[in-house]
Order: sequence, then C-alpha cells, then structure tokens
Amino acid sequence: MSALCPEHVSANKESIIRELVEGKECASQLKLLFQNPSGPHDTTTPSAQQLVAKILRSFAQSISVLTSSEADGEILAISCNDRSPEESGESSKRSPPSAKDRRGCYNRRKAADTRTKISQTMEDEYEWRKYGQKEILNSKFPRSYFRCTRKHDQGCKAVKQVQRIEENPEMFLTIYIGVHTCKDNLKAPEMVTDSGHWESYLAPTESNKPPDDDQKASSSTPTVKQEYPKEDTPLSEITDNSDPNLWPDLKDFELSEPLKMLDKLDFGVDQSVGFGTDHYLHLEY
DNA sequence: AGCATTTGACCTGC
DNA sequence: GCAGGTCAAATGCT
Repeated sequence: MSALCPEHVSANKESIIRELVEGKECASQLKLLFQNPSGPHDTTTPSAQQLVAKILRSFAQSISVLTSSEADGEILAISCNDRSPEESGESSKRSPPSAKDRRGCYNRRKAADTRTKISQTMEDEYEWRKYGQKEILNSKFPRSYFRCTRKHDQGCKAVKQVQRIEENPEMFLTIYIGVHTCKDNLKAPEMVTDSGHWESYLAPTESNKPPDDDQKASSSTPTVKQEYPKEDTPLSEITDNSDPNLWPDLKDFELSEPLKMLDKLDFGVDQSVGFGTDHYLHLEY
C-alpha cells in the first residue's frame, strides 16, 4: 500500500500543491471581489463565477491526483490479496475454503473527501449501482450502498451511502465518499436557473423518470441505475467550464432549504453541508 | 441471455 | 466483540 515510487509521489505532491496554490489565489481574488464588488474591473478580470469554477477545478484536480495515487496503492493491495492462502502463508478463517468466495474481502476506504446532502430523492445526476444494504443500529431505516457504475470500466472510486432520515422519512441523507474520476457518468445534467427550485433538479424529470416512479419515498430500493444517455444538454451550455465533475458541486451551491433539520442529526462521519455557498463541499485528506 | 438488485457472508476498524 | 462496509452468489427483471 505504501510501495509507490518516490518519484511518483513527489510528482503527485508537486501537482497537488500547484493546483491548491492556484485555487488559493483564486479564492483570494474572490474574496477581494466580494469585499469590493464595485472595484476596478477590466476585461481581464475574471468574474466571481469564473473564480468559483477555477477553485473547484483546482480541488477536483487535486482530488483526482490523490485518488489515482490511492488507486495505485490499492492495486498493489489487491494483487497481494489475490495470492492464495498457501502462497501468502495465511490460514483461512473460513470453513469452506472456496477460494473464489471473497465476500467481505476488501480495503475499507477512509472517510476522506465526504460530502453530505439531504434531498427528497436518492437519485442525483450520476449513475449508481447498488451494491449493498445494511440495517443500522438504532436506526429505523436501512442504509443503502451505491458505487459508481463506471467503477469497473473506468476505475471510478466514487461511492455514496443513502439513508432515510428518521425524523423525516420522506427525506434522504446521502453521503458521497470520494469523487468521480470517471467520464460520461453524468446522467442528464440540467441547468439550474434562478427560477429553478432545488427540488426541480433533485426530482426526476418527466423525460428521465420511469412512468411509475412514485415510489421514491415508499420503496426502500427505488430504481437506481437508469441509463439515459441524454446528451442534448452539453455542459458547455451551462458554462465554459469543462470539468463535468464540478457541476454537482456548483449545483449544490443552490442547496439550502432541505437542511433545516440538520442540527437534529448526529452524523457518524466528518461532514459539512450546504448552508449557502461555502459549506457544502468538504474535503478531507 | 444479460444485466441489475438482493441478501447473507465475511472482513476491517474501533 | 461489535457495527458497519464490501463482496459475490442467488435471484429477479427486461
């Protein structure tokens, strides 16, 4: 797991630092912009939106580098685990040897880079595959586990956990862990307009929801994987920003209403949520 | 038949 | 030892 070559680690570190420094500079510019909105502007001065996009891009790049480094380590771990018990000298605890059955054999990820979101649906702009569900102690509702549908073909490490909120069973608490390193996983990005209420994009639209989709609050396992390769709303229409991974975060800036009950919740993970502009995205390494 | 979901097994971290 | 997270066989659905 720690067998990365020093050159590789160093290059990654430099890259991360470069991205973060750039992000910090943009944040400083943004701060100045807020402090002095009517200050001197010329055509070369980036707008607040551009600065936000740059900052998020910096974070995304840094995360991408970090996660790819982790992935390297994981490959090593897997290759070690793939050795048979005889080869590794490990005596299996399981009674039936069935070397094929590797259920539960995994590297538990750290709770790094987590974000939480509360919404009326467990769906979002990404495609997810459910891989597990667990009853949680002292919780009425089970927790569902989802991974990115691109996990296998693109090695995307993004996962999310969804659980109904006891105090408000119509609402879902979603914990996103990791960031999407995949491409083309965005379902059907929709422009969030000024008039657009947050529910309008959290809820499935007529065009992308199945006809009988009214079970979102009643079924414990609503439709998760829905392949609607809708490409008629290119991200470039939304902004000049090119990184699709950024937009969930930008859209989350719009979130504020569903979070009133948050102080009643006791999350088990380090988290922060979207009160306004700068609390939703929480990164932790 | 192929793919997605369910569910029990089993591993990790505390 | 326990709770939670992940895996993969079994099952269901299209």
